[in-house]
Amino acid sequence: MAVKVFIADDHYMVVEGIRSMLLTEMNIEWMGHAMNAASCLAFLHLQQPDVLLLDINLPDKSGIDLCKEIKEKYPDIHILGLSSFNQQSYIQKMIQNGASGYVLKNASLEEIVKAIEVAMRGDIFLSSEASVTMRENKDAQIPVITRREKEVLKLIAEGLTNKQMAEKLFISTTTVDTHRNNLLSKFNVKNTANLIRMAVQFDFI
Amino acid sequence: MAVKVFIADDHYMVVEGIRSMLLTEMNIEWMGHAMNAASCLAFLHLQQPDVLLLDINLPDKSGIDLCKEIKEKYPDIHILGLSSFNQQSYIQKMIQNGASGYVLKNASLEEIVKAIEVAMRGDIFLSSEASVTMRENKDAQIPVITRREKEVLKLIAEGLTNKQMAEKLFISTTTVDTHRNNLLSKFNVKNTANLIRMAVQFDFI
DNA sequence: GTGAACCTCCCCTTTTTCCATGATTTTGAA
DNA sequence: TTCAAAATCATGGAAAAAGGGGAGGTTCAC
Repeated sequence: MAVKVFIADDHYMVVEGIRSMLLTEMNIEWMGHAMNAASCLAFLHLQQPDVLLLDINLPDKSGIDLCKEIKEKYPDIHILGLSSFNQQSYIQKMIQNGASGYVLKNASLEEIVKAIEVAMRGDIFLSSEASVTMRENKDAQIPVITRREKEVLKLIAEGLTNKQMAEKLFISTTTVDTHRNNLLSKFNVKNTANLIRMAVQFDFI
Repeated sequence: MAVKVFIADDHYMVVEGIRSMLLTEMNIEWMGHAMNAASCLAFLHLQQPDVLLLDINLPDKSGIDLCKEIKEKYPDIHILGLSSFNQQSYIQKMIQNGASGYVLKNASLEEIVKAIEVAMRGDIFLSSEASVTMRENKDAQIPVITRREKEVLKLIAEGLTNKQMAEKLFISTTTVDTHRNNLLSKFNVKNTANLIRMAVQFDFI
């Protein structure tokens, strides 16, 4: 029985590349592709693949959120994250949301086939570079920040001062200052410059 | 006479995707691919394609710098930038460095073929989304910063204070302050947070 | 309903950044 | 060689952030 594979990625070349690579694999059945989250969901409503290759950067929805959504509706589908960004934050989030693994877009045919096999067995596959990233950065955890802190963080990135933020959020400047200091300690950084750089890296902005 | 095409991209899927797409085009001759700048240059030393599809994010060198280098050595090669980041800064830099155009990685077969044709005629091709980006952001120019300013910018992003930077660069803190203020005015921003965000966006960090 | 986490607020001090202005030396391209 | 840009340094003052401590009210899950 061939493994049914579907892919959701808005990069046509990536779709073509994977399709072209998987053509040679006899025990893999290519079901097609979707260029955005909406049409992916529409397809899944009609039929379900065994393995779904899911881009983390779809135009209409974050692949990370979509992953969670799909796993809730169709727990039997094995999802493999697909991305060119070798970033620990993404990897962790995808796995947390039920993905069976994570493949980088410079993966070879062997890696993809391996990932599909591993996912089908119910195990988790991380492409070599991705697993290196996870090991390297195991101490650089993604901070857990609150809703308010996230708001403040975004305003800081926009260049607002504590005073301006206070006016915008209808709170006192000292409160903003507290949130700000909490952000610094949660991100384990020394100043704003550092904070913003990390925030961008962790995709908070 | 078929157009000879070569590609430099470390994303195997992209390479496969484009190869697969161009297979159907009879007047295009696929010369092969390189996964990094070094092997790309080595190939060009032996033979030259008519059109070179060049990723802007090669592992060993920025495609933007590589573009300049290649155009100096082989002015007859038409270079098409290739990227998944629809960012004006990249587009402008590639064109400035002699590229004949810029294709996004979600381009269709038609777009790529068109880009190759336009490039062969000596004109410039921008994929539809890329040209929209250029028009939208025409007022958000990429600042031209000096070598020293770039150094300071990176150290700011790493969280160093003026004093620490001064020690590291063997200059006085007032000089660092001058560079810093120049950066702020060149980026047209009000504070560090803003600066870092823009710098990340413009790929200075 | 209890506790932990969150949000809110305040005070104080020190450090750092931001801003304006002006000047000398070095460097690199025309 | 010459001229502009870049890099260097300085003074002084205003504004903001960083760092520390303490504290009351709310919310939400167990």
